[in-house]
Amino acid sequence: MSRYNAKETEEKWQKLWAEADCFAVHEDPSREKYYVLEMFPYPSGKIHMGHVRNYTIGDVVARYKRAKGFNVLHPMGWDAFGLPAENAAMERGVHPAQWTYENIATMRAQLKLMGLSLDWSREIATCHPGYYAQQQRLFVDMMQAGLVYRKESSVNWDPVDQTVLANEQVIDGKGWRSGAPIERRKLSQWFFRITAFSDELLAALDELERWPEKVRLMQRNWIGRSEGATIHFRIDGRPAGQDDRLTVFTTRPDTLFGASFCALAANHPLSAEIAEGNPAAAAFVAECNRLGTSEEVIETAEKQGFDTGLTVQHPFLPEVKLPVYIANFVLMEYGTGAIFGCPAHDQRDLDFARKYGLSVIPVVLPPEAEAATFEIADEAYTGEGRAFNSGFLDGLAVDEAKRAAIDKLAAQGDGEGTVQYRLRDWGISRQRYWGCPIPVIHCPACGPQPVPADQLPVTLPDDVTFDRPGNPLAHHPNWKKTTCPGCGGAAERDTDTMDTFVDSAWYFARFCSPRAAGPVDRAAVDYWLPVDQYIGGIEHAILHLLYARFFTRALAATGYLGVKEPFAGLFTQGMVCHETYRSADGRWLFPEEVEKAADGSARHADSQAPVAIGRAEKMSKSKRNVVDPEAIISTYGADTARWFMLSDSPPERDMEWTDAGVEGAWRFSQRLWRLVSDNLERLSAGATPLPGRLSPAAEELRRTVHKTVAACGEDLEQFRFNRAVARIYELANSLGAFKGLDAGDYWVLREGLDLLVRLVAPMMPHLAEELWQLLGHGDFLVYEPWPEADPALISDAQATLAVQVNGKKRATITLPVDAAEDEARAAALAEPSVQRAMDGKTARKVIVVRNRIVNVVV
RNA sequence: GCCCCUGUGGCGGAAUUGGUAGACGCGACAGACUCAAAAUCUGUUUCCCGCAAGGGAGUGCCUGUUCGAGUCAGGCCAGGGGCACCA
Repeated sequence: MSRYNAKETEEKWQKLWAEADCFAVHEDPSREKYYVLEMFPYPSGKIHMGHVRNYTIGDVVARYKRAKGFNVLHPMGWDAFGLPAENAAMERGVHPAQWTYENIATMRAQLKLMGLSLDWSREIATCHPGYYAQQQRLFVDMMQAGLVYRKESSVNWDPVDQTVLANEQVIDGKGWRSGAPIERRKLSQWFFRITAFSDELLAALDELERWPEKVRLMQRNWIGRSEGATIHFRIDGRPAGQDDRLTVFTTRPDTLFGASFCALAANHPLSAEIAEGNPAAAAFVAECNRLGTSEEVIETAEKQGFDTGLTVQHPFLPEVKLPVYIANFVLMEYGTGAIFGCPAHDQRDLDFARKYGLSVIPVVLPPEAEAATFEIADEAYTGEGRAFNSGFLDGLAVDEAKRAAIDKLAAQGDGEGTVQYRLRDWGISRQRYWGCPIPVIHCPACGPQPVPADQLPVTLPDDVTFDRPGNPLAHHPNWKKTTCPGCGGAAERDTDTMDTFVDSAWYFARFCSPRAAGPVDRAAVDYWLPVDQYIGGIEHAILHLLYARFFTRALAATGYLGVKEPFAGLFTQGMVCHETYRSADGRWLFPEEVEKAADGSARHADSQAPVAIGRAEKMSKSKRNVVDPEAIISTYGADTARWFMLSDSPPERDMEWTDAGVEGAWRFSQRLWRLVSDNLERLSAGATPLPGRLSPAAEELRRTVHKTVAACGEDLEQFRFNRAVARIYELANSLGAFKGLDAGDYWVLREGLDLLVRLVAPMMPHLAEELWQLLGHGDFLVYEPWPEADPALISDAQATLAVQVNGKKRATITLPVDAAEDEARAAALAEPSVQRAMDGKTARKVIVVRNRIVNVVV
C-alpha cells in the first residue's frame, strides 16, 4: 500500500504552476472576466488560521471560476501601514519599515505554501512609495473636488505619552501604556466628506443583492438616516442676535409639549462659553471629557447633568421656560449637539428627569389607555398613540402630530423639518509616523496648500526615532521644513499621516494595474471592476466596506473609475476558534503544552499538572489558543489544512479547529490517493468504453457520480463548501465500495475517479493535480474545464414518499416519479401500518405532495 | 445603553426553503487483519421501553398559525459579536 507524500508533491506542483505562470492574467475583452479578492492581510508577522480560512475560500472560488471558463483576476498584497509596526519600533528598537518588510517576506513564503492560485506579479504593499504616492495624488484630486476639508475634532489624548489614543488603547479611562487618565482634546484635522454621499450610499445598498443582508443592515444603521426637526429655542436674558438661540435636533417634535429640559453636549460651544465663567461647569465638562469618545462608554455611563442656570423659551407655551443642562449622554457628533428632553417618551430623558427632579408630562396616549389615569412610572412610553396634553396637537396620531408640529414651528420661524444622518465625515488625520503622509503644506500666509503634482510623492523620512513621546514626523529636525507652493515663503508640511483605512479603500482598483504611472489605468479598471466576489471577515462589515464604497464614488467623481460600487458580491466568513487552556495559577497555555486524556481531561505536558479546558474562542495571541498554520502544513500538507477549513462548518459561521478534525481530513486525502493508486491496473483495463455492457451496479454508480457532479457545482456556486465536501465523501464511499467485474465496470470506475478528482481540484489542488497525472492525463488539471453532469443520469425513475397519519410518519412507499395523486393515495392507504394507525376510521382528507409525502387525516 | 447574530445527537453539522429530522465527518463501541501495536477494512451509534416486531419522546423554553413546523408568527431564556483612532 503506497502512501501519499504531501510535502513533496505540493512543492512539485507549486513549482510547476509557477514555472508555467498558470495564474497570471491580463485584460482580454474577448473573455468574460471574474475578479475574486480576499481582504489583503496586515503583515503582523506570521499568517494565522483566519488567513488560511479566508484565502482557502477565495482560492476555491478562483479555481472554480477559472474552470468555468472565466478570465480570473486573483491578486494578493499587503495592508502594510499601521500602529503595530510603531509599537514594535518602540518596544524592540526595530525600524517600522524593516519590521514590516521582514514580516511581508515571511508571510509571502507562508502563503505560497498554501498553493493559492494567485497572480503574484500584481503584488502591492501600501507602505511602498509606489503605492502611497498614488494615494497622495488621489487626496489632492479629492481636495480639489471639494471632498476634503479641515475642522476641529475630539480625540483621546494621553497627557503623559503626548499622543492620541485609539479607543481600544483607552482602558477604564486610562492610557494603556502610561496609565494616565486620558483627556478629550480638540485637534484640527482633515476629513473626507463621506456625508456628501449619505443618501447614495444608503440607497445603493438595496441593489447590492449579493451582499449578506446582515452587512447591508449594519451599514443602513450606521448611516442612520432619521427624519425629524431642528428647533430653535430662544435663550432667556440674551439680547436678540446670532447667539440668542439654542438649536436642537429631535425625531419626536410631536412630544414638544412634554418637554421639561434641554441638554447640551459637554463640548457644545455654549457649554464651553458657560464653563469659561463658571468653575463648577468647567469641572463638569472636564469630567465628561474623561469618559472617552466611544459610543458604548457614553451610552452606558450613569446619566449626569449640570444645571447651567440658563433657561430657554418653549416655542408653543409662552409661560413655560425650560432649564438648560450640560449632560454626559448628549453627543456633539450627532445632530446639533443639543436636545430637548421629553422624559415621558424617552428612556434616557426619563432617567435624567428622575435623577434631577424634573417634571414628567405624558403627551402620547397609548391606544388602550385613559387620559385621566395614564401615568409614566420607570419606563418611558415610546410606542404609537394619540397626542394629549398638547394643545393644538391633541387627538393626532404620532406621525400626524410630528407634521403639524413642524408646520407650526416653521410658520413661527422657530424650526423646520430636517433629515439627519448618524454618519459623520471621516476624520483621517493620524498623529503617527507609519502611514501615508498627508500631502499638504501649511503656509502662515496662504493657509493649507496641496503639494503640487511635480513634488509628489511626499515620502516618509527613514531617519526617525521612537525614543520620546509624540509623533516622530513632528519631531524630525528638518523633514517638515519646506516652502509654500503659492508664495514661496517658508512653510511646514502637515506632519500627520492618513488613517490606514484610506490605504485599503482603493487597493482593489490598484490591483487592476499595479504598476500604472497614475493611480489607475482606465482601460484596466473598466475591464476588471467591480470586484465580482469579495471575501473577508465580518469585522470589516461597516468601516472598511463603507470607506471603499465612498472611495469608489469619489474616484468616479474625479474621473478615475466608471463604476460606483466596488464589490458586486460580498462573502463574510466566520472566525477560526479553538479551545482555551489554563493552568491552576490562571496562566493561558498553548495547545502544544497540553496533553489530553481519553476521558476528556487535560494535563500539562511537562509538569502533568491538571489543566482547565475553556470553551472554544476566537484564536488569539493573548489567550494562546492558536495553532500555527505553517506547522500544520509541514505535518499534513496544505491540501489537508484547506480541506479541513472547508469541511463541516458552513463558511459564514465560526468554526472550531480540532486535532481530530485535521486528522480526519488528512485520512481522507490518503484515501483518495489509494482510491486511484490501488486501482491503476483495473483502470487501464477500462480505458475503452463498452456501451451496452454495464451491470446494474455500474449504472447505479454512474447515476451517483453524475448527481454528485451536478450538486457539487451548485454547492460551490452558493458557497456551501461543507455540503460539497459531504457529497464528495459520499462519492468516494460509493467508488470505494464498487466491486467492478469486467471492462465495462472498470470504464465506469475510471469515469467516476476522473470526475471525483476534478471536483476535488479547487479544494485540494495539489493532490488533485497529482491524481490527474496518475490517471494518465497529460496537461495541467488547472487548465481543465469544470465537468458537466449528463442530464440523463441525474433524474430518478422512482421516488420514496413518506406516509403520515395525522402528521405522524407511519410508512414509506416507493412509486414511479411523478406518480398520479390517486395512485399515491391508493398505495398509501394499502399499507398495513397505515390501516393500523387509522384504527378503522375513514380518511377525512388525504393530502398528496408529489414525490414527497402523503398525509392521511382521520 | 443601542444595533445585530446564533441555539438540532457525545461533538462539527445536514435537512430539496413548510413535507421522511440527524446526510457527511469526528468521537465512541464491537469485529476482521496482526505475535502485538499502528494503519486499514466491516458493522453499530438521538434518547426511552422491548429479545424482537413494534411503540413512545425529540431540533433552547412557552404560546400560536397549519393536514403537517427545525423551518413561519408572538413572547421569553442562554451564548456571542459590533458601536467611528486595532486592522
